Order: sequence, then structure tokens, then C-alpha cells
Amino acid sequence: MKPNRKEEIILTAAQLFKEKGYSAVSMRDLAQELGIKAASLYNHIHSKQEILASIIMQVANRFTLHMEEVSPQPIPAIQKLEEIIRMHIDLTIQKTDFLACMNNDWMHLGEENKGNYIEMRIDYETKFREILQEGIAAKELEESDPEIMLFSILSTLRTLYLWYAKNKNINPDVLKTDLTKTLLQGIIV
Amino acid sequence: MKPNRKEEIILTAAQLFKEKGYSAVSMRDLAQELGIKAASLYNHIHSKQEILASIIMQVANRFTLHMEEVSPQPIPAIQKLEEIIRMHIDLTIQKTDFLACMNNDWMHLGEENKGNYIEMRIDYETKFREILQEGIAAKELEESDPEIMLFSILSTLRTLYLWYAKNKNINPDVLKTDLTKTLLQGIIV
DNA sequence: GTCTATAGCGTGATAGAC
DNA sequence: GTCTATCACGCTATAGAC
Repeated sequence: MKPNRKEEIILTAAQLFKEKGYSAVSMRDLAQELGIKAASLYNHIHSKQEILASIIMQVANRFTLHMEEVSPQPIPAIQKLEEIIRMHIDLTIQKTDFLACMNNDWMHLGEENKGNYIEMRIDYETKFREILQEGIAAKELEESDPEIMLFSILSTLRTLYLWYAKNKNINPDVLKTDLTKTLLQGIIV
Repeated sequence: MKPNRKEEIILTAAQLFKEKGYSAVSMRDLAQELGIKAASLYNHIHSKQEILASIIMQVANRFTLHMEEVSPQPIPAIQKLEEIIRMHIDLTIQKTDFLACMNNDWMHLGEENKGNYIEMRIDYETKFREILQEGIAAKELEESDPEIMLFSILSTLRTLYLWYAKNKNINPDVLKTDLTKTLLQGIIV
């Protein structure tokens, strides 16, 4: 899997954006990291904005597609949640920098993409909420405020990349098992 | 409680930093929001950096102080966790913008403050980890990976400000009860 | 595909009038 | 305490040589 120059630029950009944020990374910083001059970047990409959009929309699409696949399945809510947790873990491992960038810098998307991104995010949360409500209705889940469940689980999954950066050697299957247990069953004996 | 001009500047800055990030907010943006010119800001503050440090170190100190108060108490670990959750909720409500800023922009602190902030953050996590380990040893908590418990709870508490921004009318006591239940007992029946 | 040079504008911060 | 004017520099992006 040899990335071409454009992909290489986007990968490096994601890494820098994760560390300092989109606005604090200049085209000169990015070029230097790649060992070229800033002007040379423009033979591969059209603008700084395009790089950001490429990073964010790429992972946003993968979340959307996976949710559209899991959501309508005729399986128990708990099983759907396990599927979703597994996907967040996998994407966190595969696309750590992209995820960080999506979480922190989506507000710097251009007007063409921002609306789209926000819509995808709302749809994702809506489908997630519906799964929780299914689970409550089926008495699989506690009859507690689904908004708080949603927020609590999703905030953990969304910032998993922060924790993963410091624990890169963990076995993904162990992480999946332990995190699922913690999120679904809590920590009290 | 009438804030003087310096406090007013810092409050407004925190608000803007929360929305766009430190680097994306200019002194001209900040001045405009206050109805003055950028140059006038410098009669009240020394630099943009000073504003950021003031915002972040202020809340970081409050977290540190509270943890130093709760941590050594001779009470069960679960009770300490409830105390900590309560404090995060209270600070989230009182200092929403400051917390957002601390979470997102600490890496833009000047060299004088960054090391200090990171140290406080590590100390906080260490004391939190010790409470979890106490709980496990006392068989109050599940014998599960304390790193995953720590990350899971703390990531929810740290991003609570995002959720609170959309649910400002919730009763803090209800939030405390429901969130504690979700974090400690999970969501499964 | 990378370079140098540069346009055009925005940035944080200062000096000094009022 | 706020203003206008300005400095010195950094920014994204383009033009055109090689």
C-alpha cells in the first residue's frame, strides 16, 4: 500500500492537525514536515480547506455507512451497541489522526461541507438514540434518561483516540471486551 | 457581582475560544465582540497568551484543589467518585466556556504554563486512578482494567460541557443522579 | 514536481494623541 | 480608557522558471 503524494500530504496534515489544531498549522509547517516548500503543495491539493474536508468527510462517511448497516438489523439492541463499539475501536485504531481532526476541527470546514457534516452527525446520533430506546422498550436496558446514556457512551467513544494514543500496544479484542463491559455494565460490583 | 473590564475580556475570550478555538480567534475578533478596538485591549491585558493562561489555570486549579480535598478522606471509594462527579457537573455549569477552552486549547499555553498544566493533569489522573484501585481492593468496584474505567469516566466528565450546552435547562441534581447511575452502574438491566 | 519570488491580506503588539 | 496609525511579520495562494 504505497500512498501517492496527495494521500501522503493528507496523512501528514491529519497528524499535525491532531497535535496543534487546524488553525495553528500553516502550509509552511505541513510542507516542512514533508521536506518540500509550501508552494509545492499546491500541485497536489487546491487549498488548505480541501485537505481538512478530505480528512473529515472520509471518516464521517464511514461512520454513517456503518450505522446505516447496523441500525435496521433484526437483532437485540445490546448486540447493536456492541457492534457500534467495535466499529469505533476499529476506526480509532486505523484512523486515529483523522478522528481527532474530525472531533476538534469540524467547525473550520468550509460552508459547502459544514452543513453536510452536521447533518450526518445529527443522523448518527438519532439512529443511536433509537437503538437505546428500542433497548429500553424491550427491557434490555435500564429505564433511565436515554439522552444521558447517549451522551455518556458517545463521549467516551469519540475521545477514545486520546486514550489510544497513550496505549497503542493494547490488544483490540481485549479493549473491545473491557470497554463494552464498562460502558454497558458499569464499574460497580 | 459586576465584572471589571479585565474579567469581562477574559469571559468573552473564553466564549469565543470555545466556539472557534484559540488560534482561530484574533484580538480584533475579541475586541469587536466587546465593542472596542483591538489596541484598547492592551490597557487591560498584556498579551493573547495571558488571556489563555488565565482561563485555563483558573479552572485547572479548582480541579486540583477539589481533588486534594476529596482524595485523602476516610470514606468509601464510591462516595469519593460521587463527590468528583458532582464537582465536574458544578464546574461545567459554572464555567462552561473555561472548561471547553481548557480541554481544547491547553496545547497553546506558553512554555511557562504548559508544563505546569500537564503536571496538574497527571496528578489529577493519578489520584483518580488511586481511588479506583482502592475501590477494587475493597471489592466495591469490578475487578476490571482501572485504566479503562478511568478513561471512560473521565472522558465523559471532561466533555460534559458539550452536552450541557445543548441541555442548559436540566436540573443539576437530576443530572448528578442520572449521570452517576449511568457511569457507575452502566445501562444494562 | 519542486523551486524562488511575490501578491495581498491578516496577525499580535506598540506609540502617542485625546 | 479608547482611539488612529503603524510596524514587523506570518498567512494562503499564485506565477513562472527549471
